[in-house]
Amino acid sequence: MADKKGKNDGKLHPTGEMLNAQLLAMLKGWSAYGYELTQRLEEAGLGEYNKGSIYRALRQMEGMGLVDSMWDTSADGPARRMYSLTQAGTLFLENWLTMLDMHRSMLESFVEMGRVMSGSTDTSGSDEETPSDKPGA
Amino acid sequence: MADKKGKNDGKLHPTGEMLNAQLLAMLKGWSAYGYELTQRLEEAGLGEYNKGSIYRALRQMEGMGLVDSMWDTSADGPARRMYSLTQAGTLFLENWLTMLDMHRSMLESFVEMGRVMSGSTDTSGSDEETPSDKPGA
DNA sequence: TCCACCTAGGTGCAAGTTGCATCTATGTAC
DNA sequence: GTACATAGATGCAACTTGCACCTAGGTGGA
Repeated sequence: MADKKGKNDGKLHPTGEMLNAQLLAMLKGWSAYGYELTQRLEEAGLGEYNKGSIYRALRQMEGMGLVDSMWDTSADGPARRMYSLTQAGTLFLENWLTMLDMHRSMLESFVEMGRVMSGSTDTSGSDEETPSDKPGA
Repeated sequence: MADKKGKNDGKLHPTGEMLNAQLLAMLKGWSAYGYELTQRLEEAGLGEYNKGSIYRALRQMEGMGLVDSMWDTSADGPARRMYSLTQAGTLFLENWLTMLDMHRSMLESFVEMGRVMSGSTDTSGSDEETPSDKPGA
């Protein structure tokens, strides 16, 4: 029984919201267009994102008000849809970073302490269950 | 214009792999069963995960070899499926933490770059037109 | 006895998301 | 006019998720 139909090949790939965060971060201070962002992600070693997802993420974030866009026809070649960060987008990014930190420290506290009793020390009389705990695996 | 067709209500919710990481972290050092994990997540302020997703995540991670399970009938009430971390699961957790760090520092470096170029005055005037085009690349 | 309720795990479905391939269109080089 | 690079977008199949609902063991009360 190794794997029946795991979605996962063992590789860790970032999730959709991570892509959103990356894109927003790349738009911090500059505007840029999708194709460019695609390439920069690849340069940054984040080639695991594919074009389709990136374009869709941008359009979706525009729908959410996190970025603005307008057509740029000033350059040669096909028109470019230039994106720029909105205030909502900036806020989103900040919240994302905060959330990442919380996630991380939560993981660390679980890992380090093994078990976390989040504030509420209400274990009281109902003892610890002490299921078949198996420390050390 | 909060959202027109956005999948998002403005709330940031963790993604599937974050749930996996949380579960693995909670299994570090002890075994536990799904119902228990559900409750502990809620206690830890992570009530955004739902029961169905948690049970499915556990089964899926079992398929991936990240956790082991066995039925525990020693307690009163319905049998419990006890999960414990495998070595692969431990490794996965470590990789996840590494990846989180990379993601975070990547975001910060992009944000930092943007701040440097835009002078950090966030005035966000209607015009102001986002500065330039290409950073280093 | 029957019923309500709690624990514990699980499933079906609709909706959403993603990767992949493919498509449009513009401009340049030959 | 053909090939190629840039630029953006979409159709489809596969997968994931939230929600509601279901099974099932056990306890306690009317």
